Amino acid sequence: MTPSKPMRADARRNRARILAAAEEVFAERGASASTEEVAARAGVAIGTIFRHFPTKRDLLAAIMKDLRRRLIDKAEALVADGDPGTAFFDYFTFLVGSSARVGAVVSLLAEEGTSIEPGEQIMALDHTFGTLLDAAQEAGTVRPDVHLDEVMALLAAATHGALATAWSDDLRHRTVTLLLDAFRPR
Amino acid sequence: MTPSKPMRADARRNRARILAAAEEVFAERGASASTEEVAARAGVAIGTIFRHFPTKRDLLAAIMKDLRRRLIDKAEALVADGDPGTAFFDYFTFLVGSSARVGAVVSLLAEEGTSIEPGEQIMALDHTFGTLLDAAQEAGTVRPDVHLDEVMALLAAATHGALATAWSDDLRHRTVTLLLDAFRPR
Amino acid sequence: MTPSKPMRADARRNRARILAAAEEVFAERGASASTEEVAARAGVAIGTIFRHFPTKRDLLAAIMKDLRRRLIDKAEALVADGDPGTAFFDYFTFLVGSSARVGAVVSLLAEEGTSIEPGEQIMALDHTFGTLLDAAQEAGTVRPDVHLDEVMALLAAATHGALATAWSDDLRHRTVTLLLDAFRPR
Amino acid sequence: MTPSKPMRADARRNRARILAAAEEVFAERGASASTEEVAARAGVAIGTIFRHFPTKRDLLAAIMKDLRRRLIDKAEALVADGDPGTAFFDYFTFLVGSSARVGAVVSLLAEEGTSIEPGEQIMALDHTFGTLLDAAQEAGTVRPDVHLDEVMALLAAATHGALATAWSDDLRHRTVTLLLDAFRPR
DNA sequence: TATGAATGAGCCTTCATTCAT
DNA sequence: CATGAATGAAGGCTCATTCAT
Repeated sequence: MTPSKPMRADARRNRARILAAAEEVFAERGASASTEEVAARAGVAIGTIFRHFPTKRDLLAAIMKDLRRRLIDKAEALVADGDPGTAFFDYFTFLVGSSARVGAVVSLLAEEGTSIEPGEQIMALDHTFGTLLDAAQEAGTVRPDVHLDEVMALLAAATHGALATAWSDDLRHRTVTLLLDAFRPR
Repeated sequence: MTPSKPMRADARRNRARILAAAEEVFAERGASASTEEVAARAGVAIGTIFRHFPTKRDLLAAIMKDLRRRLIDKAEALVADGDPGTAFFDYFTFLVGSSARVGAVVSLLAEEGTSIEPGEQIMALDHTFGTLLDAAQEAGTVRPDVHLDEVMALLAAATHGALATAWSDDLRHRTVTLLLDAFRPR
Repeated sequence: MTPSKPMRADARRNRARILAAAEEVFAERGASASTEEVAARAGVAIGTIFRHFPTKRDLLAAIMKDLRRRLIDKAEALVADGDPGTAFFDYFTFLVGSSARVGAVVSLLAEEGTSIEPGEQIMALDHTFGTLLDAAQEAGTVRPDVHLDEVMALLAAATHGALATAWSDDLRHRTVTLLLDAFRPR
Repeated sequence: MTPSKPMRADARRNRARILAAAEEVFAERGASASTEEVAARAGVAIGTIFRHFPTKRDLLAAIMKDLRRRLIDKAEALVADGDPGTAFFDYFTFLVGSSARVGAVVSLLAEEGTSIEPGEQIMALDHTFGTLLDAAQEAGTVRPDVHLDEVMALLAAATHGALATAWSDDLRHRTVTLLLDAFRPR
């Protein structure tokens, strides 16, 4: 199951450029942006995109995978060197702040009957988040009766909300702060 | 300011059928569903849709207006005969429960550079919600430091979230209950 | 073969209004103007137009017939009380000046494979014009070797040209004056 | 200012086929002929036409440009090796003879509020024609009081007329001969 | 492999014409 | 007869996807 060929250097470079361009374009223009525009931004021909990603959906999925990777990396960093009592809150806040990127991609996939569950990329953070939640509950900064699925649900909500209604930095800060109070012990 | 001509009975009937069909179709398939599909579901020819709504956008906007009307009616009912201390919470819960409808429409309009602000139909509830919030704060069931814009932001968030990630009834109930705790005095 | 019914007064009135509106609309907007617009201008419903003229082509044809009638009337007036030596020139000049109306209608019919020969309405003036030409040649103001078909051809040409290229009054005057020199004895 | 990429052989071939097909189709059916029909005649898919000419208008404009080029080439040939005294008359005659092509295209563009002036492609011949006119007036074969704008106006007229009313070869010959007399010194 | 031209299904919209009111 | 809503066949154009170069 190892890849048959190690992929030529220029091919790998193209793949990366396409992914970067696609993330930008879709974040700016929404999922309905044309593949041609992605090609232009990436500086490759359209055929090259379809060689790497046989379908537009595949391209979208790849973006999400990429994004997820980065978000999880960030979480791991927080787990590694943060205070267990606040890492949970910090990560939640960080994610909502990243929503411009996250959300755009999410909503793309939400369009049309997509098999990739909208929000999946966030859901895949479950495990990561579970760790942070456990630690925070242990530290007593989060109510013990809060379940992970509720946390994820509120995360998805805040993420979508922030994107769709374009919260200002100030509003986002106040709203998330308020929302996080729901998790705090009373 | 009353319309000069009262609209023929069959026309009014068709308009309603189209609106209903469109709400369904767009909720199921997203805003990119074709007008043709709406026509099929409504049992009319495509031309009939364009006679009533000259543009796809117009159709979408009409759905939103309709929806808003219904949501506001509900709020007014709550205001009229509900307990001021709980009406706020009830309405919030009710709205999130309606999100399948609400959210679908919202996200449609969010696509493409639409002049109808995404979430606008919810935002238009501001006034209605402001009344409920004031009453609840007066009654002491909502923290006095909560602002209306934060409430609306969280409403939009929960609405979008519930839609995009297809919360189960149970999850929605638990999540909203938790979220509403953020509003309660500590 | 007399019409079975004498047509109600209001029906006749409507027919006239439609004809007038159609002439205006088509002159302004070209033949591709919609029947609906004609209806609006005439202040009737679209069904009424199709009752009087079962086809758009029929409406167009009716306009032409109307126009032809008026143009011929004018010629007859010139024949009756004009100088035989100049009536020919006057009429030619008059017709080109009317081209905004004439031409618009002509070009409508020219579009699509129309069975009504483009220019037909002008061609129908043949007889009328023949009379004027004969008189002028008799009077010695027009070369004897000029044939009627050439006159009609140049008339159609000037008419179309004036319309299609929107000659200014000044240019039209100079051009027609020059053109008419072709007819004069050398 | 040379195009950065020389255009692939097959693309150039298709472009030419489309142009040829379009000229035919529009000449036969008028400007309202469908792009699909052009595609069929050219033996390409509809998308190919829109790749080369993003808009129907663009296609029309391209035809005109093409045509103009050919007409001007012809003029230059006449200027180069013709008698200055007759080149003017020859060219005028030639153009009217080409009117089936010329005129069809002209009238297409005349439809709808087009920014490409109807007759523009002929008007663009101004300069070319100006040279011929000057030479002829110098040679004494054309009246000195004739202005270029009048010449162009009559050219447009004859062109349109010949097209719209389908002059026979004989009629065209006699009519143009007669018309050209208007330019001759008396 | 990359390129970019070609394909063609599908979308929104218009409009002549029909028909229930 | 008049009205105006409904119909549905086109038409222009877009864009994911394929394939010759």
